[in-house]
Amino acid sequence: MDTEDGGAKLIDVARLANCSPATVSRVLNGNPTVNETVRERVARAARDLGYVPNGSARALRSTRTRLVGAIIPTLDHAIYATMVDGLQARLAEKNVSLIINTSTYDIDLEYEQARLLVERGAESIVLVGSTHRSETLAMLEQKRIGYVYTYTSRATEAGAAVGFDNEKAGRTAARYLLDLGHTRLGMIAGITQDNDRAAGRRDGFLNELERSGIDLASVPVVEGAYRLDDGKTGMKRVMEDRRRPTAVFCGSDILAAGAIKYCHGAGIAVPGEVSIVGFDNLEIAELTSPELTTLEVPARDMGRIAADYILASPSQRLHLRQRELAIRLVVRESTAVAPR
Amino acid sequence: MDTEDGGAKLIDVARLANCSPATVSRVLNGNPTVNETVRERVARAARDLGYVPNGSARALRSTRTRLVGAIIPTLDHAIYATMVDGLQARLAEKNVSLIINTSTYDIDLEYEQARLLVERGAESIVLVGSTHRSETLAMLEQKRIGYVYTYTSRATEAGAAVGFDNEKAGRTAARYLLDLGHTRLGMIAGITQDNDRAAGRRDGFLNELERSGIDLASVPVVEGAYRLDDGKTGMKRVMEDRRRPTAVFCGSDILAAGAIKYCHGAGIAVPGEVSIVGFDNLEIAELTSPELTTLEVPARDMGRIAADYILASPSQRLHLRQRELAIRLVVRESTAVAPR
DNA sequence: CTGTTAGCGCCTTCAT
DNA sequence: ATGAAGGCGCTAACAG
Repeated sequence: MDTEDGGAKLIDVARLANCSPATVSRVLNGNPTVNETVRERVARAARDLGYVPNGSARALRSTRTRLVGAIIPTLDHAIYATMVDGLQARLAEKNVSLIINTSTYDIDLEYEQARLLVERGAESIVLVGSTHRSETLAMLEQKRIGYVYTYTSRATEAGAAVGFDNEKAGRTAARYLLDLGHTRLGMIAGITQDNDRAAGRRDGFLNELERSGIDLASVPVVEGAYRLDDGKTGMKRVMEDRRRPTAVFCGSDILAAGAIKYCHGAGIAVPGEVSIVGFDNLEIAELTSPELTTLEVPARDMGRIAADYILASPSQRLHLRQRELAIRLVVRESTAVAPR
Repeated sequence: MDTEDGGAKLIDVARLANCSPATVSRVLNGNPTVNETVRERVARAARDLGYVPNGSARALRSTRTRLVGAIIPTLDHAIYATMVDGLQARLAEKNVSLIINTSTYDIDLEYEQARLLVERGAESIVLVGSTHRSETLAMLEQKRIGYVYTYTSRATEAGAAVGFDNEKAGRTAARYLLDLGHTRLGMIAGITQDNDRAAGRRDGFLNELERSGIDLASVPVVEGAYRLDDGKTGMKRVMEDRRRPTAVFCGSDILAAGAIKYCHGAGIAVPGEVSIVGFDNLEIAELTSPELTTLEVPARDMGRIAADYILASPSQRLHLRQRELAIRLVVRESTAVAPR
């Protein structure tokens, strides 16, 4: 008969265990003030009934959802997937679930998704970068929902940030190439529109060049989406500049890999004729020929540390509000001293 | 004064719009039986108050959560990340949220996570492969939660499947290499423990060889995790076999990329001395030198189609229960006819 | 240590 | 076309 649709509920467990619903609730929530024998009876009853708590009811009553949201540009880029992997793993250890949304780099879509996450009861939200619609932040702040920026170290008044300084990273790349004696440089940046990270890297790179007395008007800079093809066509354009550069900084390893591929096809020696520096240190950096010199981004760590922030108590959070992680230059084979 | 903690609720909207909560609810849910002017008044009031519905209350009352869960081995492998990307994108179009959990290829952990998802009210669950604990499936079936297998085409009685036939894929790889005249073959498979996909590919490969009269005792088969390093060491072991193969099938592009790298280091020509076939057709397949011949897996499509199944009505679902997608051999440069 | 009571915020009959 | 009332399943006081 009573096959039931959803299954047993708390009160059924209480009946079977011969106690009050309150006691069952206490056992379920690990409240230690319950007699050992009762606790066991309840646990047994719950098991026998295949009882699974109703999270919605629980959330409604307790105003704790144990739900966290993340809005990232895409999962199709290893740099974000890895970050999310770290985030999820750490949250899961504490029985916190992660809802993921992809914004495809669109901050309007991001707003819609943030709204949905708020509606779902997300207690914290992980965002990428520091460029967001003001409505998004206003909503989160109004609802008292904590948020964490990643891939940037610039926190806001209300939010936290765990990441790195993209501007500094760009300068590091420039410094490295300058020190190799390069004076004709170029860059294939990511799309900088609404993307503070791509813009930061580019600006840092150019600023450092300028500080070294290089005329920026002579530095070809193109933008491309993070795809192999855009790396190829980007490199083509950069290399066709009337002052062909001897060193090119790419806003991501994918772009750099595409750039190298273009050089292969065009018969341009890397690093003989042109040095190439990537960004991210993905697995692919070891697959190109020559292997790629690149800047390593601590993707997984960012996810983990963002999780730590989220899981921390309000008082602990203060210490964790702004975490700048180190960027490391990984020198491989795609860079060399300037020719001649 | 009343800064409120969470913010306005439905009844506040009702008061401001001068109508009953029931009417507000109707407007929110797109019930068409509401007068146009009232509808607008309500919408306006909601906007002015920054009202966001409480999903938990809604779910509790309506028993519809619009939440879907996915349990995948890891997001650190593009093949899964891309699938999830497709899944999420499609679900989001219909305002369905996706909770992601990673099982690290551990079916016990997978069970725990499935439990958590059930608790959260997931209405459907996406799983990878067809190897799962019976308790996991029993729980889902008991709770009447639909589930979809991916990366396999073998559906169960109660669940659906969208994917491909791994055994057939393995046979395809074997057939291709045999047709090139290879008679000494080897394989670097993924870890087959609790992994029907890795096992299926291996079995299909070996079965086809055996059918062609090849003595399986002479076919070196090693297993490795999906990492570059395991590809390298795997290839080393395979190539040190007393009957060094002239063709090696790898259970993933990552393994194949590692295998190629090993060959570079060991001075073994690819495909001159040994042909290498990968699996997945990731972006990296175009980055190796030589570029990788591989089998293309429709990762994004699987995600999208799984979403379509989930979003479909029960009656539509019948038609979608079992979807076998095609696997395509992508021939590049890492394979050639058998030497001599 | 355990039970009783009273909602959390919303949707859904049932009236009107 | 709209309103009134009840309760979804659980937990947080408060008693006892």
